[in-house]
Amino acid sequence: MAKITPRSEDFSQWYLDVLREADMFDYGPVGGTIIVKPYGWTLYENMRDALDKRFKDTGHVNAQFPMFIPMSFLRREASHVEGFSPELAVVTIGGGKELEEPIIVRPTSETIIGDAYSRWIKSYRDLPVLINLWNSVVRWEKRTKPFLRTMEFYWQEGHTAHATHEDSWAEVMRMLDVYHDHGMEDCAMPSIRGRKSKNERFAGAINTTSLEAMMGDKKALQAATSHDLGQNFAKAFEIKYLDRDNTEKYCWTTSWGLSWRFLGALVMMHGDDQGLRLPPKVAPIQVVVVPIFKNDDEKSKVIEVADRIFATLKAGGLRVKFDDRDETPGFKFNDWEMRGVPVRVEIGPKDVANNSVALARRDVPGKAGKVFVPQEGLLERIRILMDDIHTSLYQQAHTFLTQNIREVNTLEELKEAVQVGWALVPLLDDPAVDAKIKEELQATNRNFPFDQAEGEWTCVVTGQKVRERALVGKAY
RNA sequence: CGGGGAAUGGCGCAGUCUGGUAGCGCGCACGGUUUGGGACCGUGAGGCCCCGGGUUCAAAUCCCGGUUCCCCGACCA
Repeated sequence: MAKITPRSEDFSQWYLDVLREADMFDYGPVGGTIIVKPYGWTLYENMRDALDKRFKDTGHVNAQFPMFIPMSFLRREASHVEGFSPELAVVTIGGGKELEEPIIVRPTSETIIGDAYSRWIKSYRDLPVLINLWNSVVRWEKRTKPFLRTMEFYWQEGHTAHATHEDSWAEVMRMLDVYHDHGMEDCAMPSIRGRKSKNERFAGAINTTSLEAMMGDKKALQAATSHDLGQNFAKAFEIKYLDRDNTEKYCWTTSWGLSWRFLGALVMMHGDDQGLRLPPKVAPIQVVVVPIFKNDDEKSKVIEVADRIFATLKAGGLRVKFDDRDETPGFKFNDWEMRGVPVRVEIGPKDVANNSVALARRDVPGKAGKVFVPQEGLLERIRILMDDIHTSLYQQAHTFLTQNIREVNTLEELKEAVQVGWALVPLLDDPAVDAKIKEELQATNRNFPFDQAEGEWTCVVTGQKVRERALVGKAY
């Protein structure tokens, strides 16, 4: 293990250092590819499971569509599709040799879903259709960054069809709230819900909503999106149903997604100069037990007690790790702090004598987060402590977010504000305005927050009267 | 695709200008001393110096050609 670049010194380098030194990822053999290692994957699984549980609560059903399709299938099944040409297919090799049969990357999910829904939906009784996919997607990216922008990424995407626009819009907002809750309750991540400007909308959507999160360098990250597709996709794919009044109507559809970029956001939001700080609910390891001893005599006594405590915590359902590596205690402390483990239990000769343990919390920097407590009732104490760590991480991030948003009313103020954080500024929802902001400030219109004071303001670019303000900041 | 850099043990680099047979830090292996906040000493393993060609007694170094990667600008979860 090497020392990591301090976050305060070089945020970008810190991010890469942490991911690598915390054993979360490594670069693959081919440019742009990344390998997610067990520690990183387990973190992703924990985040994924926490979110998936919420989809169960909302009544969504998981399904699966293949990402790759053999060429012969495509020729046979899709030759009737207008505009299809085998020459457009992506030919690839695999396993170090040429495949017996070329494979193509399937088109974007909306087209697959659209086709399926058009065949599945016949009646108002079939609605709503609520489907979620956990899959990977491949995109053409010129520059990649682990988890934030990769050629293949893992995500979930939801696709729903409804009878009325009222229903579909409610779904868009419901799922944005699910993401927001997932951020707050599972990942201790505050974010701002809002409506994207016309310019930033998903292609084909009549409205796009997003969660915008603030990273440790005060740059914005679009953490999740939820789209109101109106009837655009329904009309393109003939998704129609017969209503109660015996007339045929187009459905109203939505789509929404959250990728493993959320993991990158988690890292960049909570981490500090020492490395990761993981929220207890999703941390791969919640508690690490570190025995401390000088000689064999001390070792046998310490290990016995440490083992018993480890067993108790494990039996209590905690994700706990016993660190019996042949390293110095100082090395281990720093190692686990770098890997973001929320709680550390240290047991040494003094503790054996005093019937105590040293309990250290990761959300408080350095030795200040360490206290000596009795061994009795440790499990319950740690449970309470983990809740407290979750709240503390959320509060720290929330304070950071709110303190770095300035309310401004002129273009000059806006220019200054985006140098030091985000700005809440009166802006007309017009692509030309977005373009001007981007060109002059190297910052972008993140969204129009839903939760904002009502009033009437003057757009700082056009001078027109507007009824809402936009969040503007530099973004990833 | 436009602009700027870099390819040298596993990682980070020096050496290149001024050719002389490859070095440092970290990591790794072994031994000892250590161990309540990233230990220290000793010994050792590990290198077609990106590829191909040329100049030369001699090329990591000079010349020609090629390849790859990284950073900054347009899209995106």
